[in-house]
Amino acid sequence: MRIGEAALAAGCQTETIRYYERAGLLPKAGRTDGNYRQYSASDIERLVFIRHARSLDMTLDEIRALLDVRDAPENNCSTVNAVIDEHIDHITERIQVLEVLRRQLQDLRGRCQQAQAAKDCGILHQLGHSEPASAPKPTQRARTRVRNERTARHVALASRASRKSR
Amino acid sequence: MRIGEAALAAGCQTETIRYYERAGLLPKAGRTDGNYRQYSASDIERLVFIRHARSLDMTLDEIRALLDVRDAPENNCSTVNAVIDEHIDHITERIQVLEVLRRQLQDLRGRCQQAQAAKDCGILHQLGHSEPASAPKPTQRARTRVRNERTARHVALASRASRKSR
DNA sequence: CTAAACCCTATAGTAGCTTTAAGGTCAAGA
DNA sequence: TCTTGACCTTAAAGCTACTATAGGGTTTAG
Repeated sequence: MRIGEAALAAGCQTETIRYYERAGLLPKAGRTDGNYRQYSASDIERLVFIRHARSLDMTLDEIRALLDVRDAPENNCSTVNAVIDEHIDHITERIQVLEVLRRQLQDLRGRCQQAQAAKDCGILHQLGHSEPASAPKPTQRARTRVRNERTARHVALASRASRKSR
Repeated sequence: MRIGEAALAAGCQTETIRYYERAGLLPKAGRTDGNYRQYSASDIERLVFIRHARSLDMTLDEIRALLDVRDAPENNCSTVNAVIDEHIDHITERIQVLEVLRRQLQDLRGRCQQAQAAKDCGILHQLGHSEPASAPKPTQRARTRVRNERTARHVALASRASRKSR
C-alpha cells in the first residue's frame, strides 16, 4: 500500500502522514525500489488510531502517550485513563471560558443598537476604557488559554480560505 | 512613557507592544534621543482598546476593523456591530463543537474503568478501529476548527510551562 | 513513447505572540 | 569615575499541527 491509499484509508492527506513520520508517531516507512513509502495493514491501523485520537482533539503528545501504552500490551493502561480524564477537563474548562466570553460579548453588543456615528457608538466607547462590559477581568490563566485558542480560529479561517481557493 | 510602563498599563509584555507596532495596529512610536519608544496618553488608550478586544478573543483583523471605525469618528459604526455579531456566532459554534467532543470523550472514558493490561483496555481498542465511541464523524469543517483550536492548547501549555521556568 | 497520476525532499507559511541572542542607554551607588 | 543593573534596542527563531509550494523522480495506461 502506498502513501496515497493510506491517506485515503485514514482520511487525511499524504503530507500529514509524512509529517507523522517525521514527528515520530509512525515508524520510518519501508521503501519500494522506486523509493516510495510502503504501508502494511498494521501501519494503517496505527495511523487510523492516531487519526481517531486527533478527531477527539488530542494533542500529538497525548497520542504519543497512548501509543506508548498500546505498544506494550502487557503493561498497565492507567496512563490512558489519565490522559483521557485530563483531556476532558481541558475541554470542560474551555467551554466555561467561552461561555463567559459569549456573555460578555452579548452585553457589549447591547450597547449599540443601530448604525450611528462612530464617536457615539457604545461598543467603541466600552472597549476604550475601564473593563469591557460588566466582565470580571479574566484570570491570567484563562486569558492565556483564550488568547491562544483564538489563534486557532485564524488557522481555521486560513485553512478554510485556502480550501476555497483550491 | 516608555514601553515598560505602557506594558504595565495595558497588562501585556513589552514585546507584545512591539509586535502590534510591526503588525500595524499601533503607529510607529516616537523615539527619545536614546532611541527608546515614547508613548502618549492616547497611544495608551489605543493599546488598552486593543487589549480589551483581545481579551474578548477577537482576532487582530477584527480589531483592525474596529480601529478603522474608531479612527473616523464621523463615519457610520455599523461595521462594529457586524464584527461583534459574527464573533458571537463563532464562539457559539465552537462551544457546540466542544460539547459534542466532551460527550464523545466521556463515552470513550466509560470503556475502561480500572487499570488493566493495555491489550484489554477498552479505550485503546475503541481508538483502534471503526469510529471512536458512538460519535458521528465530525464534519470536515468542524474537524478543522477543532483540530486547530487544539493547537491553541499546546501554545497555552507551552506558555504556562515557560512561565514556570522564569 | 509520452502524458498523467503518483511519489519524493526541502522549505516556507499559518496566528499571535514568546524566547533568545547580542547588544545599546541611563541613573544610582562605591 | 566607573560600574552595576535595570531598562531599552533589533533580528531571528520557536511554538502546534499541519498545508502549500517548488522542483524534481517513478510508474503505468494508452
